[in-house]
Formats: sequence, C-alpha cells, structure tokens
Amino acid sequence: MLKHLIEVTNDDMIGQVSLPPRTPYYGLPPIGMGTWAAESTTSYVARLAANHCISVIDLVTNALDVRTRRDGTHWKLFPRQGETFKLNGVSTLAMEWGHKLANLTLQPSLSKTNLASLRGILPSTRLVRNTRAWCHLCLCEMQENAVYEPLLWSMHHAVVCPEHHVPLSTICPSCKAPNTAALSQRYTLGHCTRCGSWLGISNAEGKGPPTQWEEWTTLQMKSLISVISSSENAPSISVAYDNLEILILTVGNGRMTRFAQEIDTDKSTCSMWLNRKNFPTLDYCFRISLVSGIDVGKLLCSVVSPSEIDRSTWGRDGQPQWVKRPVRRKIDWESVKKNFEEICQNNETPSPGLRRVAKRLEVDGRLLKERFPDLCGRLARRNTIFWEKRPAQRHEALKKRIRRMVIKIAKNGYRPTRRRVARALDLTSGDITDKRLQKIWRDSVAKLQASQVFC
DNA sequence: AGATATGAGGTGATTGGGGC
DNA sequence: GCCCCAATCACCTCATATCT
Repeated sequence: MLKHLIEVTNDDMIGQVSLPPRTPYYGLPPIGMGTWAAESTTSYVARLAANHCISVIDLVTNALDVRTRRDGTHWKLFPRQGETFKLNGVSTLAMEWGHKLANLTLQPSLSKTNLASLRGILPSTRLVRNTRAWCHLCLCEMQENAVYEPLLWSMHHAVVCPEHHVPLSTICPSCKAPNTAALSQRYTLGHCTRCGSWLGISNAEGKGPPTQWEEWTTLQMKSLISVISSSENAPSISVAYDNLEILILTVGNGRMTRFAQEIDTDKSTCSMWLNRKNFPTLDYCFRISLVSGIDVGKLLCSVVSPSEIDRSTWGRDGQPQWVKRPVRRKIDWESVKKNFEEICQNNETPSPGLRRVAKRLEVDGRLLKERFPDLCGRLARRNTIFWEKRPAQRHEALKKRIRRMVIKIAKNGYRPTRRRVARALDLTSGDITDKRLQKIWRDSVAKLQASQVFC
C-alpha cells in the first residue's frame, strides 16, 4: 500500500487531483427549500450549532466571526436583542449573514433562508415579526425527523399555520412569556428561550379563529416563500414594477383612479407606484393580489401578462375583506402642549422619560420633540438629574436597612453575620457583596458590640 | 383624469447607552 | 444576558392644492 502511494507520488499525480473545497463545518443543508416550509436563517444557525454540539453564541462569535461586544470590527453584524428575527427579513444583516453562512457551510441555498433577495423591492415595514411564533402541531410532527422553524413563522402577516389552520403561538405555554431573542445562549429549536420548556403543546392565548383575511395573507406568504426558496434568479425590481403597472392598468381598465378605488387607496398613492417612486407595502400587495387574482409571489418574482389576470372571483360573497386603515386623527396640539407643560412642572417620581410621556399624551415622541423642543429639553434635564441621583438614593436606603437588620437579628439572640443579614434583607446574591455596604455592616456590628446589645 | 409638490402623521431599522 | 430608553434616519401613506 505504502509502496503504491509512493509510486503515485512519484508519478507526480498530486498536482492533477482537484479536491472539492473544504470547510471546518458540516455542509448541513437547510430544510424544506423550494417549498413554503423553507427553513429560516435563525433556525439554521441554531440547528448548525446543535449539530456541532456548541452554543449558538459560540457559533456566532467564533465561526461567523461576529462579535457580540463592541470590541471588534464586526460587532455591527450582531443584531441587538429583540431584533434577531430581522435576520429573516430584508435587512442588510440578513443579506450578510446569508452570505457568511453560505461560505461557512458551502450551501449556496442559504441565501434563500431569509427575504434578503427582496431587498429594494419590498419595504421593510411590517414584514418580519419581533418575536418568535410557532405552530405546536408542526413542532410535534417535526419531532420524528428534525425540529426546525420555517421562514413563514417569522413573517408578520403569517398568523395561521397553513398546514393545520390553527393560529401561530407567540407565548410560551409554561412561562407565559414571549420569546424575543433568537441568538441567545439558551436558544434551542422547539424550546422556550426563557424557561426551556417544549413548545409543542397547545397554548390557549385567547386568540379566536383566524379571519378570512388572515387566512388569505398567510396563503399569500406561503406562495411568496415557495417562489423565493425555489427560484434560481433573484427577484428584480423592474419586473415587479412592470407587473404592478400591468395590474393597475388592466384592473382599472386603463384608469388609475378606478384602480385606487378598487384597493381602497388614494389616486396619488397609485400615481407614485405607477411612476415607480415607491413600491407598495406588503399590505397593499395583498389587496392588489386579491383584486387581480395574481399571487404575491408571482407579482414580485415572475413576469405577469394581462391575460393571466383573473377577476372572476373578485367581488363575490365570502371574499376576504382587508382591515380598513383607521382614519387619521387630527391632533389637538394646543391641548397636548398644555398637558405636556403640566407634566414638566410636577415633580413626579420616578421621573418619566420622553417615550412614556409621549405615550401618555397619545402622540409620537418624535413629533413632541419637533413641536416642543424646549419642553423636551426640560424633561430630559430633569430625567438626567433624577436618574443620576437614583443609585445614590438606593444605596442610602440599603445602608439604613442593613443597620436596622443588624440590630433586629442581634435582639433575636443571633449573631448578625454578613450572610444572615443578606438573607434577611432578601438580597439576591445571598451575601453583602458591595465593599461600601460591607463597611456599613462591619461598622454596625462594631457599634453593637460596643454597646453590648449581644454577647 | 392624471401629474406633481408639500406637509403631516406614522412606522421600522439602526445606533448608542445604561440598569439590573 | 436581557431589557429598556432615547435619538436619528429613511421611508411610506394620506390629504390637499395646483396645474396641465
């Protein structure tokens, strides 16, 4: 054998053998590609980490070279907690992570585990959820093979499981809390990130049966994800605008105003779409899809011809009805100013921040800042002073409690040890760890010994 | 009827910072 | 690690006015 190898080497064959590219990580293929149940980026990261017996955080920081702290050059690639599910959307992070993962595992289809290919076409408005959603029945079925999270579950408009027709869950059945982070240390597929419980059990969240419109939007998201995960070519903005123009002119019989009435919007809005100034949000794409009979997936990713437009079902009874946008209210700025001034003048504790005040006044904080910069400045200064003082005030209060507790324990006939005092004060660490507080405790004990309250 | 401009109102993405 | 607050930027929709 060895002799044979030497002969091969001697024959100078090594330079002619081409080895396929290698990576230190398994070439784990994403699940469900080409179907509506295509795996999401966040799910893939978790599954890749589990397959290598490392935590998600270790995989992210070491393999993907994405720093979680601001101590490296790549820290910006790490999404903040609560924004991790945006990795499944159209953000730049989604695009970059898709490329990084594809390079790491040599799986080119990973760029289709999020909606980054629709970047520049679909506005990010109300596209991806901020929290985790799942179908408990799907999770139970997945247990037999591999547990993963389809991209559809991350979508804002997907509120129903297309397979089981039940509302997607968003609250853990055990701890009753939402899951807000996909890349935390404890992120395990099918389990709660907070309490670790299995999510594949029914959870009564008080959600009623899905409405026809919710069923419709979910069906459209299903179509869109199927197209994106199976398509070879990236969707093109010019094709999407061409399709939009065909639909507007065909459905409205050549009249933009008529089309605007059909989808319940303003003609100026349609004018901007037609003039390619902006593309409709997904909400409006659903409406356009409903009145034209063209799936959202086709509208965004394929070439549509006027003959494909099917208006035969539009307008019949039982048609899903979109939720009308609320009429814009007129803000009474005089009244807002008056209430804002009152809030700034009173000495409320704890001092509310601008966001809280804005919520109380029922207006956006940014509008408050634009309209009343002086009042906002006053509020900000008051907050700064209050929150600077707060740690000192808490420290002072704790000092008093330690002194009282030392005396109380001693009076009960026990030695007021540091841990005993800490436990009596219900300190989470079970000890007095702060050096300054330790000194207070020592002084209190010394004072007691001097007065011979205890022996 | 359609195009264009503009301001108001609304929302999401992103960044920076800090408390517990 | 997780959560919250504040700020900024960018984008979208709506409503209205004006012009062709």
